[in-house]
Order: sequence, then C-alpha cells, then structure tokens
Amino acid sequence: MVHKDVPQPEVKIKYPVRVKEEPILGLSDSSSPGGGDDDDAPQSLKKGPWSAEEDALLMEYVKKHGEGNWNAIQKNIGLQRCGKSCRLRWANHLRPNLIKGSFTQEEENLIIKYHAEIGNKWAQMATYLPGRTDNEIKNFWNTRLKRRQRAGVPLYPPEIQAQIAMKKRQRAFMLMQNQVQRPINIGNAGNDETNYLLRNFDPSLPWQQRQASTFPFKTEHLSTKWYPNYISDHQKVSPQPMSLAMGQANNALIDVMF
DNA sequence: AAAATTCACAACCGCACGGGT
DNA sequence: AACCCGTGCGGTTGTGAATTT
Repeated sequence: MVHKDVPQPEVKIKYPVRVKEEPILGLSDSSSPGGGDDDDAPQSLKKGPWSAEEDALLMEYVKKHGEGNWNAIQKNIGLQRCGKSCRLRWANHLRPNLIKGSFTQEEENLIIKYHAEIGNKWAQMATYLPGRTDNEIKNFWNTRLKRRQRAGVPLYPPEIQAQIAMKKRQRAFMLMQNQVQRPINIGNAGNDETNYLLRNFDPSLPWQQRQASTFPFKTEHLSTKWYPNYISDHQKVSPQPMSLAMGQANNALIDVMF
C-alpha cells in the first residue's frame, strides 16, 4: 500500500516477537539457558527472536567451520538453538551479500513474472534474485495476494495475463502435438469433444464469447499440417487406443484451460 | 485520540527427500 | 529394506508498526 511509496530505511529494525523456550525431550526447563556446568542437566532450546550475542556466535561458527552441519552447532558452541533455527537465521539474516530493505519495482516485477511461470517455488525464485531470500519473496507474495484478493483485482497485470494465456495455448498445442504419433479418428475430427474445446477456447474472452478464430490453429488443419502421418498410422491400429489418446488430450486441454 | 485494520516480516512447523548405516 | 539424520522447502503463525476509520 502506502508502504512502497514511503522511503524505506536501509535496514529495517524489527522488534522481538515470540519469546519462548522449549524443553528438550519433554523435560521441564529448570535450568537457565546456557548456564550450568553439569552436562547431564536438562537443557532447553531457545525459540523466538535472535539476540545479537547469538548472531555473533553463529557468525563465528560459520566463519570457522563453514555452512552445514547445523545440528553440531549446539553441541560445539553451546548455542541453545536447534539446527533448523541456525540454518534459517544464517540463510535469511546473517549470510553475506544479503540485500536488506524493500524490493525495488524491478524486483517486484520479476517476482510477479516468475510466479506466473513457476508458481510458489520460492527457493527457485530466490536464485533468480541474488541477495534476496525465499522467505522475503514468499512474504511479499502472500501480502500482495491478500491485498489483491481483497480488492477483487486480478493477481497478475494484463501483460502477464496475456503471457500466461499464450503459454497455456502453447502448452495445449504441444500436448496436442504429442498425440501426433497416436492416431485419432479423422472422420470425427470436426465433431469430437477435443476439437469442440479447441474451437471455443480463448482464455482472454468471457466463456460465451470464445471463438475458434483466436486459437493458434484450426482443427480442420490438424490432419494435414500437424498430423502428417495420421492416415497411415490410423490404418495400422485399432479404435480403442485412438479414443484413449483423445481422452488424454481432452483431459490435458481441460487441465490447461480452466 | 482511540480503535480497528492492514502490512511487513521473523520464525516455527510439518513434510519430503537424499544419503548413510 | 528399514531406519535415522541432516537438510531444504512451503505453509502458517504471531507480533509490532503503520495506516485507516
């Protein structure tokens, strides 16, 4: 909302959330964290926000031993955090070359574009945005999603929607092409369900207005243009595989259309 | 000014996967 | 084959800050 219009500080200072400690192995926590000389004394793993001291400990450990083996950290330096928590802290906050602060407009556009292409693959997206974490991207997207759903506006801007529609058409086309080696009943090519869908499919139009003319190819051309070997193949096989092949094509088309 | 709502974000959780034993 | 362990991923939650009503 207005957040993006307001100049953001270079590094946002956040304040503690969720401070809680959980006993290990179900033991109640009777010892102070990090304290005590007795190795057999019940210890607790800390949860919640990280302190500067904990960050420093983790930084030092990774500097010495490198990334990985996160579960060894607690044993080696007595940091009362589970391996998962250490890994997350390092990946999201401590590792070098992280970019702090709000996403730029360019980054936001990239996220939207990538999301249109690959969906909720946050980690994969993060590899395309150096210095950004999957968590940041996920948070950004979820906030954006809520906002747009509430406002009743489309998730993607028109140009992206157009690209999605085009890719879906291409995918449908490829799926149909994959059926090239499989025979279909050319005698019913203009009447079967698949061709009906093809003729009436244009995702950019309201359902009632979908017309064949906007689809990248016409079904009557399939046999000559896209299915050049159709007739000879058709003559070799029984009707049953034909209907199966068309059924699969139908399902695939329905899947990408709706 | 106060209350309600929304935003931003850190962190946790459960699950899946791969490698080792 | 079955189990364990470490790791990574995506979903979700909880909290303070910011904004709106």
